[in-house]
Amino acid sequence: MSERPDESDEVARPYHHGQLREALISVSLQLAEEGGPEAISIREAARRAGVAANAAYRHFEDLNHLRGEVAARARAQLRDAMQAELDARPRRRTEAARAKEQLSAVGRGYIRFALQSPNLFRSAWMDCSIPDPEPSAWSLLLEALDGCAAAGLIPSNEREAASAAAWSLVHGFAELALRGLFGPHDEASIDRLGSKVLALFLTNGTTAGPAPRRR
Amino acid sequence: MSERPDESDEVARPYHHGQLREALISVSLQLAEEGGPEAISIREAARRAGVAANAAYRHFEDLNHLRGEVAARARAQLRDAMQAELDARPRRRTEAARAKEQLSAVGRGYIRFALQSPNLFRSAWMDCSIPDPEPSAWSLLLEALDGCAAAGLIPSNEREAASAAAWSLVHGFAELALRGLFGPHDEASIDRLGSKVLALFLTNGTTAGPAPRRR
DNA sequence: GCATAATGTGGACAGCGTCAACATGAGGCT
DNA sequence: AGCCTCATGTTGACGCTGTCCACATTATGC
Repeated sequence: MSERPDESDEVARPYHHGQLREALISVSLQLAEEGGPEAISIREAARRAGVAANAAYRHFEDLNHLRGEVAARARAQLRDAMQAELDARPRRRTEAARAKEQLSAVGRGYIRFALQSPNLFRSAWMDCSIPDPEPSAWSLLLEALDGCAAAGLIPSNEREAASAAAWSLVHGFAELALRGLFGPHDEASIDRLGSKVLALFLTNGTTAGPAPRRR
Repeated sequence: MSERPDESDEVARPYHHGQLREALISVSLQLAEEGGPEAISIREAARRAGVAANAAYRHFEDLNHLRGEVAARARAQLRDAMQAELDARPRRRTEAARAKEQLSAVGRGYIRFALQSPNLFRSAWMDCSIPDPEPSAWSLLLEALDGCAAAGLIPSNEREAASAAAWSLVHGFAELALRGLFGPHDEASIDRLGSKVLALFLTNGTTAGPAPRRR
């Protein structure tokens, strides 16, 4: 009873938030992390940003546009995960081995991000066409494929198909794995399966020669 | 004003619908076809079935269970599309060629269904674990892979990875193509790209020998 | 310093999923 | 037959959502 609203311990928030757009996006990103893409809600985001629901409409045309922005952020995180895997990859001696390692790292990053942050990964593919912050996630993939092409691992006339295939493979694997469609697997064995799938693509899909004899 | 409710041209619907569960599912399937998975709604389904919204709760625990049922139907249609492609495939002479053709037909069916019925395809993967009516969509894929393994196209110790890869590839391709992530392509050129991707997997991913020389 | 645009607030509306209470009628038991 | 019971359908309500409108407040350009 001693405190009047204006001098309570709450910092007196100014009428104008100042960073509302950013705040809404980052709070919505949290919502997505916690509950998946459907958990993003204008009202809840505004609530968490400490602002009336309708304030959001000064910054986003509607819910879908907010979602689109969140999706772009999620894709940026995906790219970062891929880049991290790239940075951590072992260095190879031959150009061909380097190219393979690069492609493999990109794929690993993609799959691991999906498995470690399923909600973010699913959020990354919501519609609403907002351009990715460069470098985009799959510019990394395209670079890796360029490397393979340069190393002669992919016939250049197959480049489009090969990149579509590579991307499809990792994306499909990620989707199916996180829906549990590969059966009851613990995290580690899914990761192993992912590596096997990648290896299969890398040894067979990118070499024209006979498969290396195993063991 | 001449017609009292009971004798209007409407057939006097009995109080009990009799087939409500079925009706709700098939109406919801229509909703999914028209507007995608999110368009499924208990209230709208009940409305179209000519029944009060809450009647649905006598047949489905909640919205997700209805969605799950719809997803199962959608997957059944996916399977039918794959089977149709299987039935229409050209017959080959050698076992190996037959196995390849089988796998290819399965993949074609998968991808074509996704492209021709995007809303249904997306609806097929809603959560809620309701078992597929047999034969399930990917039992067809597994059969095809068994064929390849039997023909010696896949080392048997790679079978799990190979099936995961095959499924991932077609699924990922379908998803990405559907979202337009392969760039601005008309339907025909996407179909061509899909065939190329499949061919790439079939020639490189399932044969240990050198790639066949082209033309 | 003031007009004006940008930004935030409050109230309202319709639609949604879901719950509880009640109505109807089909089927089994005597 | 008649009754009882239970499955099924209805009505009304609640709280949530996205979104529109009118209004309040503050920052900005002249």
